[in-house]
Amino acid sequence: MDLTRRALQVAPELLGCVLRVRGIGVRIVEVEAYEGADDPASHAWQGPTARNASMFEAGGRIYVYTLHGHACLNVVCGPEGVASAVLVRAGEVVEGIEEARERRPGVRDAWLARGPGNLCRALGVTRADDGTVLGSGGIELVPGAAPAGVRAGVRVNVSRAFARPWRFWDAGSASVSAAKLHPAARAAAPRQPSG
DNA sequence: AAGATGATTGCCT
DNA sequence: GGCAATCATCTTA
Repeated sequence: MDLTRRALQVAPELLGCVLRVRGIGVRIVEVEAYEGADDPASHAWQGPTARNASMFEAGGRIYVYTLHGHACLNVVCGPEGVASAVLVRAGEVVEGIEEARERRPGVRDAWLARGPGNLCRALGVTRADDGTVLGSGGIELVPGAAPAGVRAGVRVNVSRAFARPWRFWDAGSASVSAAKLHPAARAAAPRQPSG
């Protein structure tokens, strides 16, 4: 897969692929695209900072940031110098499920990697993994068949640019996260159809 | 050095 | 559906 294309194009193709981190693999079932200067909802909207530097690298690395104490993982896209990334929001554990269960005690299997913060916790990904090149450091992306039913909708919990349907998910998966809207988005689209 | 913010989560009603 | 916990990062002084 060519990861130097823009995130919006890569995002739906990531569904069905397997993301493997140090022996634990998840089949990706939910993603969101984030671009750079043209995307007010993106971390890179206002230019490079110490945190988002990985978003400006060439496609093929990962960008890991922390929010509210949780780590979130993105697949960096686009050519070097252009900010573009796909947030991996949820997956189904297909490999190393015993270890994933230990990291997420009391959670049913389908929910082990449901939600971007939970997915990183199940995989053991932290901010220390930021900037890792896929295929190194025990982290790799394995191509897989696209799901039969791919749906698109607005991104979850973003406070700006909430009209863009840049979220993609496998309609047939029980591991897709809850799609909560930011209050500003709810005010603008009170009759937003659910997924 | 201190205050505001948020691509979240989980518990509450 | 509402909201509080929680903390790295960024802004302002």
